[in-house]
Amino acid sequence: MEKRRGRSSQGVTIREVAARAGVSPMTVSRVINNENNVTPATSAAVMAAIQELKYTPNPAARRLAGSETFRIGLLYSNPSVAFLSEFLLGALDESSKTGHQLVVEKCGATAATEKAALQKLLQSGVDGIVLPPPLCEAKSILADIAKSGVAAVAVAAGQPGPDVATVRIDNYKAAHRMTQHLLSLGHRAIGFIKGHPNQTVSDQRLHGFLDALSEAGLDPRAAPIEQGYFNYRSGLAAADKLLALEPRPTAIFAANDDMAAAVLATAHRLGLNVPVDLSIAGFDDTLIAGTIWPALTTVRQPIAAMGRAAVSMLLDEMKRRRGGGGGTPAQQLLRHTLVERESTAAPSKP
Amino acid sequence: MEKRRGRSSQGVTIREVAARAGVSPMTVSRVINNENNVTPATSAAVMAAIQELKYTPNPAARRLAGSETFRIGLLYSNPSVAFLSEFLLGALDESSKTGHQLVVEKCGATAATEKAALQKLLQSGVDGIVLPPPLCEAKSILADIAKSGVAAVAVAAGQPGPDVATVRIDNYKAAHRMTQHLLSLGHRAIGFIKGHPNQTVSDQRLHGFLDALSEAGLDPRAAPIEQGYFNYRSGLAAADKLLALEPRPTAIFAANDDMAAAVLATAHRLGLNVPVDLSIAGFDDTLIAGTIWPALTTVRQPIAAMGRAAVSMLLDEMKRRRGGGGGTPAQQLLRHTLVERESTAAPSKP
DNA sequence: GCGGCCCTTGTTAACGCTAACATTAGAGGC
DNA sequence: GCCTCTAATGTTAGCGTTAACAAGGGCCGC
Repeated sequence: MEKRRGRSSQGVTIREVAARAGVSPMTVSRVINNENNVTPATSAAVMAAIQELKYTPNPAARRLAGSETFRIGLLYSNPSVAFLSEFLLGALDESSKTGHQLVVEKCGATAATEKAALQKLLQSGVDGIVLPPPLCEAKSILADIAKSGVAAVAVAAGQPGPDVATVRIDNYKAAHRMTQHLLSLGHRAIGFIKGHPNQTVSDQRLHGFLDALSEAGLDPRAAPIEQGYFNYRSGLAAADKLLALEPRPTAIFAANDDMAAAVLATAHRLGLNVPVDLSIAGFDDTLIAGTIWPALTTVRQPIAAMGRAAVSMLLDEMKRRRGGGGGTPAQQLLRHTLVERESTAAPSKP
Repeated sequence: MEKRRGRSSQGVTIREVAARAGVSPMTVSRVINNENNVTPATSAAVMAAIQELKYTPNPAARRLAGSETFRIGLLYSNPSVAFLSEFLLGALDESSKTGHQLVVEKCGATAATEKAALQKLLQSGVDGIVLPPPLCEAKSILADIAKSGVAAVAVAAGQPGPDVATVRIDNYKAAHRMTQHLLSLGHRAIGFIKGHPNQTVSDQRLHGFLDALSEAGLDPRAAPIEQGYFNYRSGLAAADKLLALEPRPTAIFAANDDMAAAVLATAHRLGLNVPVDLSIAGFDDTLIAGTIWPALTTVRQPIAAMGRAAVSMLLDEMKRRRGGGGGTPAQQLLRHTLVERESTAAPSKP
């Protein structure tokens, strides 16, 4: 048995193919890569050799030798941990699959630390940056990125700037759909808790809600609406106000799950039976939605898919820029799902 | 600005790390691969350089250079999502840092789907498996793994088998400490909600609680204890029973956060003021603990660190086995913390 | 018929990492 | 005090591929 000179027992290499075809390895490489400066005759000979030896190029070596290895930065502050991990899963999967490097950087909540973390990332030589929420809406971050000239993709942002690619769901449509769901159950008095005013999605969700009401022939100006800030505590306050109204709404749609959970807690405190006396709908399908009881009807974003899409789009975007950069960054809209659980039902007294 | 000599704009390379740490690239390589012939001081310096530069080994280069790249499977059914996400973060971090591949597989709740998912993972050629709870206690899974001969590490399991490595905290001590905390606030009538009987940690937490009572001179047999199953709903039922007692406990310690959140909801429903009328303590410090209001006093496991440790131990274990396999799998105990938030205080009428 | 040009093919040097071997420094025996 | 032995670190070379440049050869125009 012939012992290999090298360390590893790889399969057929490009050199063996080259030897067999009577050309240089480089020519084989050109054939493999469909470059056009090869004589048909040479090409045929190489092809034959490849067939005979059952040669397959070693992907690791290709990646290493090729220049197209990008370095992708992912900067996050403090989104929901659940969101982040699922997102990361998708992003890592995609980047490892395509053989690119993903560098994850965490930053604090203040504008200064955000800026610092971004600079650190930029200095470490990333070619593109993925921005999950809420950073995707931070103006100063987006401005710094635009200035630096690296590619960026904003995830789950509402209204992206013109310089960045985006992956998101259609928040308007999702809220619209959820409202339709409540309407179809027979609810007419539906309260709404708005999201944080500094995030664009808040507006989109609100408008989806309002438009669905209009379309159903209801007056959106009559709908009880309270301001919330995407956290549990603001949900408690908003729920207190909404549930004190006369007549009391038969359903409440909160712009995210944390606030919906707060509505549920408040309803229980008031002795209301959910969903019999009150239906509650959330948005995001975070952990809490399935934990509490009754479990929340909510809207689910395909988070892992968004992570994959973000990386994939960023790669495209970086290639586009490297290639001269005609056109504009891509926008991608992923499909959301309405998750119907136990917190919604037909109103008891229609 | 210095222009790179090479063709591509790769990220940080092993050479840069080596330069920064003042050693040769080979030494860095040894550190990354956890080889044992490196001085702790050198290793620490290299680690620091890795951290600072955010270095991740290039997997393509590794494969090409002939090192073995392990494939690690992570099989999860449905632990708390929050636990999983943070755990995943740590596991991903560690595996990407050491340049190994992490394959995550989800399975359903039935024994059959668990078995199927495990088989799928094994067939995809993983060299080792990480088992977060509750799978780490599933006998049939552990048996199948033992039969297949791949390495495994059980996370947060109570009593591990002899064939698997484990990472966990001292549940007994943590529950003991939390009980002491409640006692020191002046509580004497403390209710307890047990965890799922099929998980060893439930017992450990219960005993920590009981022993702390005894040591304080209280009769543990007099303590009001209800069975729970680690989910919100079982917490609701248990809380109903505990809060109907006469005299009512002034504090309730639930064996996990989900059940503690249910106690909080029930207390609110009954018009009790938390923490004035009732103190509530949880366990795990999952996302829900900080989300609800008042936020829960609870025990925090260093979950991300456990993820990192699990992967790192698994790598050691796989090398150990490949190297002939003398000795036994490692056991690692990580440190927990008592997180004091707003749900506990001194009882109002002592 | 000869210089310039393009078109094809070859050569060289990486890409980032690690196996195998080489070297150094320190410990310990006699 | 010298020599061996071992543990820690460094050096060299090459994994399989391709970018960048070099070289050869045919064709054209004048």
